[in-house]
Amino acid sequence: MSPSASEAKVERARSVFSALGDETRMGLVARLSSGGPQSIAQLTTRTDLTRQAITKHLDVLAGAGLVKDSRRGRERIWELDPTRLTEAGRTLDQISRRWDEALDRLRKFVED
Amino acid sequence: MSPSASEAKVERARSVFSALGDETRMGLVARLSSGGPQSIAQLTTRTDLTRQAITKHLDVLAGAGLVKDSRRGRERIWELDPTRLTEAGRTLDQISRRWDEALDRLRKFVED
DNA sequence: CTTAAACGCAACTTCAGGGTTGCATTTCAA
DNA sequence: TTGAAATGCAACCCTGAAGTTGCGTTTAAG
Repeated sequence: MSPSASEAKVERARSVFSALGDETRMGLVARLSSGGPQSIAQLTTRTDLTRQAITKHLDVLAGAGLVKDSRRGRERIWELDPTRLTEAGRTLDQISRRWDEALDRLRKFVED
Repeated sequence: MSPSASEAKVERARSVFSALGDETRMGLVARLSSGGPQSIAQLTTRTDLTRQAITKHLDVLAGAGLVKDSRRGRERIWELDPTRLTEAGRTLDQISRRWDEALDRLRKFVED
């Protein structure tokens, strides 16, 4: 893989992490994950936040490619799109693997 | 696993995501991942930021359990600790898996 | 012993993110 | 047809994160 493609993947992962770093958004993802597609009004219940606040958070999640919306009458239905989620998880794996290799190189260097 | 333990794991993951959501910190992790343990002064080079700014970012990463430090003379050496990294990756997997199950339940429900 | 490197601490500034309020628009339902 | 539900849009507020500057402390090096 070319360096730029790898960096693009890291950048996408970073955008995912930035989106998931907020407690409210993490809760929304968890809710959509276990509860299935839901409208904004539904996602606002059992929350001490305003509908507009929830809308903003959903927009952020959409910007990171974590959720997608569709219209159903006057409602706007949001659902999870796990593609970026799994990709970000793999990126984490790659980073820790690269770290293990760096450790190996370090040990070899110290032994010399 | 008890619900509270699961929620604690999600909360730890969220703290990791919050730390990795920043571009500078993501760069620091990448640098430590491929370059091995380094001092603050080293990590500041090739950056348009101040040493104090880098120090703050490293403290945030340490707060999420992603890095650990040790002293070597007048230097402070930082290195990656991939434990939380892999744990957060597994949490992402679990969320997307839970989403797949929710989709299955939804299909069954629609078919009825 | 003296100088400079590497770092710690604290005060200060700036600005974007998270949140609200107010109002307009679309659509369902009786 | 008319009221209420669900949402969109925009202006506004406010706190904390990110960054800097200034100065003091420790330690290596000559």
